[in-house]
Amino acid sequence: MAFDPEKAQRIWMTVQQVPCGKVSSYGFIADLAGLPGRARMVGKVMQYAPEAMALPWHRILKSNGQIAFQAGSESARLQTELLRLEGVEVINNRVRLSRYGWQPALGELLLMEF
DNA sequence: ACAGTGACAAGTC
DNA sequence: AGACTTGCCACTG
Repeated sequence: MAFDPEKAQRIWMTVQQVPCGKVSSYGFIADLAGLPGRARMVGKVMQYAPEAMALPWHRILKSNGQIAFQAGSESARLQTELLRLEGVEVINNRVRLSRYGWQPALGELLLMEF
């Protein structure tokens, strides 16, 4: 693996925190993982995520709520389906962050501190 | 070393 | 609501 395994670990762990029925963004995950401004790295690292980890990758969207994959692609179609199964409305390839965006409580943030 | 690309983001117009 | 620009950083040729 070419990437830094420690950073990847933090990113994956952070993604795991996103609860079912809620969504988050690449930039936000990067921030929580202690990598502000590195949204692109989040997407890169997600590609290498082990299948066994069962990462909720479908809960991660662009900062504007849109699905990151090319509209109409197989991945995008699967992502919208997974989201709808969790009760998240996906209209025209995007989600209303004002409604489904994940707002982690202070306690949750402190909990992942180690 | 260097330029192009990408599961991104924020600012400007 | 677009389109364009800059800032990011890892990866690839």
